[in-house]
Amino acid sequence: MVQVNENEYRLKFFLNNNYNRKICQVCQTPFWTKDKERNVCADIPCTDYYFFDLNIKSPPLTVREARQKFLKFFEKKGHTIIPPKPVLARWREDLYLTIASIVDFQPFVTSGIVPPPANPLVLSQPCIRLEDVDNVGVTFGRHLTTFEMAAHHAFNYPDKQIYWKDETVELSKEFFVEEIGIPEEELNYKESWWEGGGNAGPSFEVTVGGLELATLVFMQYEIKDGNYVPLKLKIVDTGYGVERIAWFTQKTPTAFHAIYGNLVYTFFNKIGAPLVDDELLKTAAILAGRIDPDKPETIKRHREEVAKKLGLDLKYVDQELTRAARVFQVLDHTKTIALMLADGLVPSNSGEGYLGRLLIRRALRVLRLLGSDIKLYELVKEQIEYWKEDFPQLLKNKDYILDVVNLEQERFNETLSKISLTASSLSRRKEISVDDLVKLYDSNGIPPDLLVEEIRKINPEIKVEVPYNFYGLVAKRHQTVPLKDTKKEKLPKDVIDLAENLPPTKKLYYEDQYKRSFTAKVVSVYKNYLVLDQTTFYPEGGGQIGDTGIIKDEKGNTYQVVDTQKVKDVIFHILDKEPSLKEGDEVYGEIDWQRRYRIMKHHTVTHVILSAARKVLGEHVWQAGAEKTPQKGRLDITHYKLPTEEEIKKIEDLANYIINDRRSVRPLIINRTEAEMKYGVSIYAGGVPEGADVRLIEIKDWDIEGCGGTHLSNTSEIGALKIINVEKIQDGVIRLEYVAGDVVAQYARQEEDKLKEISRQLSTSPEQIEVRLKRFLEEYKEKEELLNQYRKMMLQEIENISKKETVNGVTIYIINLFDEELRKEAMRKLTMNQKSIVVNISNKGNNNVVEIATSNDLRVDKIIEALRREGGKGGGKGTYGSITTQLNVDKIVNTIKSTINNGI
RNA sequence: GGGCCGGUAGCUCAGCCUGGAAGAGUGCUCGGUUGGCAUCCGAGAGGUCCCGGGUUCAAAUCCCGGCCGGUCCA
Repeated sequence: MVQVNENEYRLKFFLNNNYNRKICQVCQTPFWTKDKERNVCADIPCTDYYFFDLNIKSPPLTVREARQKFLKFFEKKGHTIIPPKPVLARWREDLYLTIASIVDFQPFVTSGIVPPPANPLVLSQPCIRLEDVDNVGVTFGRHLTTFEMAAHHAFNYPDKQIYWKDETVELSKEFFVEEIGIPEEELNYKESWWEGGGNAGPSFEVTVGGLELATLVFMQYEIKDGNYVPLKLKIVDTGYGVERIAWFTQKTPTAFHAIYGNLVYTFFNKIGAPLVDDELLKTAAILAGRIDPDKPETIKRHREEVAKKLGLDLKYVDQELTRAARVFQVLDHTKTIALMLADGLVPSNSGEGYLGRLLIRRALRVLRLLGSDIKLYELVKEQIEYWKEDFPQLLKNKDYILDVVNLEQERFNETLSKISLTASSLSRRKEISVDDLVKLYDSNGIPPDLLVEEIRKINPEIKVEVPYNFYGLVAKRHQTVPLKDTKKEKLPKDVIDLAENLPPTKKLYYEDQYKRSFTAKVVSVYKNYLVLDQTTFYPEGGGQIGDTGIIKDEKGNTYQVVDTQKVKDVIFHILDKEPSLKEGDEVYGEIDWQRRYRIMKHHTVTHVILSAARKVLGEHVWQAGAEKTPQKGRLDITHYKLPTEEEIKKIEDLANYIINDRRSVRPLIINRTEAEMKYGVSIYAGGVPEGADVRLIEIKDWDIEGCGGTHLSNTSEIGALKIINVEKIQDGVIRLEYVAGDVVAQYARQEEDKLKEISRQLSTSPEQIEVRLKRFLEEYKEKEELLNQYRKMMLQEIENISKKETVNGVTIYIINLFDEELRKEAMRKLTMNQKSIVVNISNKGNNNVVEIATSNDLRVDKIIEALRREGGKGGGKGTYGSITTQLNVDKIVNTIKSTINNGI
C-alpha cells in the first residue's frame, strides 16, 4: 500500500464535530469516531457482529424499503435518481459483470469525455461478483454473489465543483443517524485506500456493530507509470450495502432471512430440508467474522466455537449448519441466475456465458448434496415471483429464464450420468489421489463430492478424501502466465505508426452515404498506401469490409483501390501499386458502386434481421459478431439452442415484411449518455464505439443500434432476403448467413448450377435427379453384395487355389490375394487347423510384401527373423507378421521352408 | 481469452502408455427354448478407428496441423 498523507483523512467535518482519530488495537487501522472509549474499528474480524445488540430507531427494513429510503433521502438532498444498468456490463469491453455502481460510468464519464446523466446523482445498482462464490452460505450472509450497491456520486470538474469529502461524509452521517437512527457514537469511519481501473484515492469504510455498511471513495489520482497524478475530474464514488442495511435493521438470524424473508422457509420446504434452529443460525452468524475464506480450517473452528458457545454436540451443529449453508447457497445462486438471464446471458462453455453455467451447476450440485430432486427452475420461479417488482426484467423474460434453466439442468444431468461409470471403474482401486479428482473435475466436470459418494457406495474401504481447498487446487492448475493480447492488425506496423502524425480524414460517406465519387488532396503517400484529406471510400469497420474502386490523378494515371483501412480517424487507401503522387496533388476517386451497394444492402438487412431474431427468439438475442461483404451477410447471435426451421422461416418472413413495408432508415448522431438513457445498452450490440457522441442507425419503429457503417435510406431498397445457412459456431452462439437484393438471384443461380452439374454427372435431368440417385444407390448396394458373394466363393475354394506344401509336418499355404478383405478372411480360415502357415506375397514397387500368419500353436518370430537376415524389413508378434523384402518369391518360400525345417 | 479431456459398430465404451490380423457389452436380424412375455442358448449382419499430413517395412496406437464435442478457469 502507498504511503498516504494523513491529512487526506483529517476532515473539517471530523474536527468540528468532535470525532477522534483512533488506532484499532487489533488491525492497527486508523479510524474516526465520536466514542471516546472505543479502541477497535468495529469491523470484522477485529470484532464479532454485535449490531444485534444495538438500539436503533429505524423499524425493520426490507431490501426494497432500505433502497427506497436511501434513494428518497439523497433525492431530498439534491440528487437525481437514475435507473440502474443491467448486471451484464455490455457497455464495457473489459468486464463481463457489473461489479459496482461506478462501472455504470466507466470509461466515458469517469474520463471526462461525456457528462454524467445527472450531477450529483443517486442510484441503486444490482451487482454480481463471483470471487466469493465458494464462501456463499457457509459465512451466513457475509458473502453473496449478488447485492445492490446504493450510491451517491458527485463528479467534480475543474469548472464545476459539486461536493467533496466533508459533504460526502456528512451526508452519510445524516443518512445513518437520521434515517436509520443509528446513535452517532456507533459510527466509525475507517481510513482506507482504494485503487481500481487505473485510478486511486483515499476512502472511508463506514462500520457499525461489526458490519461495513458503506464505503466512501474519493477518486482523485490517476496511476501513471506507478506515480499518482492528480485527476482533473474528481469523483465521489460511494457504495452502500442495501442488503446489509436491511439485515442491520431487521436483526434476523442471518442476512439471508433479511434479504429473502419468507422465501427462506419456502426454499427449505421445497427442497425438503428440515429447518434449522434460529438461535443456532444467529450464533453462527455472529461468529461468522472469524472465518477466513483463505483458510478452510477456520470453517471447522467456527463450528467448534458455535457448538461450544451453545453447549451443543459438534456433530449436530456441523450437520445442521452444513444443511442451512447449502440452502442459503441455493437461495443466493438462484437470484443471481435469474438476474443474469433476465439481462440476456446465454449459458455457454466459455466467455460471459460460462459465468451463468457455473452458477447453475453449483446450485444443481448443492441440490443434489441436499438430496433434493426438485427442479431448479421451480426455485428460480420463486425468485422471479419474489423480486418481480424490484426487477421488472425478471417477469418480462420469465419464459426465457425458466426454459434456459431447465435446459441447463438437462445438460448437467448428462454430465452427471458419467459419474456412475467413472465411479465403478475407480472403485476397483485401493486409493484415489486428490490429483485424480482434480483432473476428473477439470476435464470432465465430475464434481468430486458426488463422485466420492458414489464410489463409497461400491467400495466403502477405499482411501479417498475431498480436501477443503479443492477448488483452490483446480484454480492452481490454470495459473499460467497471461499471454499478451495478440490482436490481429490489418495494417503493418510502420503504416500504423505513420498515422500518428496525420490529420483525421474527412468522412464524405457520412455526409452522403450514396456518394460515389469525389475529388480530394493528397495528404500522405507511403509505399502503396494513400491518405487523402477527404474520401468516400469506407474503411473496414463494424463488420463492414472496406471499399474498392479507382483513384485518378491529373496526369491521367489510374490506380486501383484494392482495400480501405483505417487507423483511428486516418483512412488509408491501399492501391494496387505505388503511385507517383505527392502531397498536395489533387485526385479524383470513385468507389466500385455495384459492390458497395450490395454491401449496404447486406448491412441494412443485418439490422433488420437482428431485430427480427429478437422478436422471434427472445430479448436475450445479442449480436456476437457480424460481417458484411458484397457476396453475403453474416450475423452471429447469442441463443441457447439451434433455431428450428420454423423459427428461421419466421425470422426471414418478418425481415422480408419489414423490407416490403418500406421503413425509413436514418443515421443520427447523439450524445452517448443521452443515447444510453433513451435506448438502453442494446445500442452497443455491435460493439462499443469510442468518443462522446455515438452514431445510431434507426429503422423506423423497428430497430436502433450504434453503427458506423453505410446504410440504405429505406428498407425497400434491400429488395429481398434469403437466409442461406444456419449453424451453431459455439455453445450459445448461432451463425446466420444470408443474401439480399440481386445477390439472391446470384445465389439461386449458383444453386441451380450445382444441381445441373450433379444431374450431368448422373446423366439425368434435374427433374429426375432424385429417382436417378435412388436407383444409383440401389445399384451400388447390389454390386457390393455381389462382390461379397464372390468373396465367399473364393473363400470356399481357397484351399484349392493356394499353393500347398508340407514341410516338417507343417502345412504351408502360399497365396497371392490383393483384395485385403478377402486376404484376411482367407488367412484366418487357413490357419484354423493346427500346424499351418499362410504366406501371402504381393508386389509393391520393387519389393515383395510378405504377410505371414500361423495357427495358434505356432509363432512367426523365427520366420520373420530369417527373412530379416536376408535383408527384409519388418516384424511381427505372435501369430502374425509382415515383412518387405527384395527377395523374389522362390527365395522367400525357400527361406521359410528351411526355417520350418530347422524347427519353428 | 486460456488450459485440460475426448472422437473406435446404431448406443455405451475397451484397445493407444509399450506400433504388428478391429474388440466387449448392449441393441438389431434370424434360429432354438416358451401357450405368450421375460429369461436363456446358438448364429449373423453391422467399421472412412473424426479429417489431413508426417515418421515407419507396418499406424486406431507415435508426431504435427485442422474439424467437432465435452469440461474447467479467468
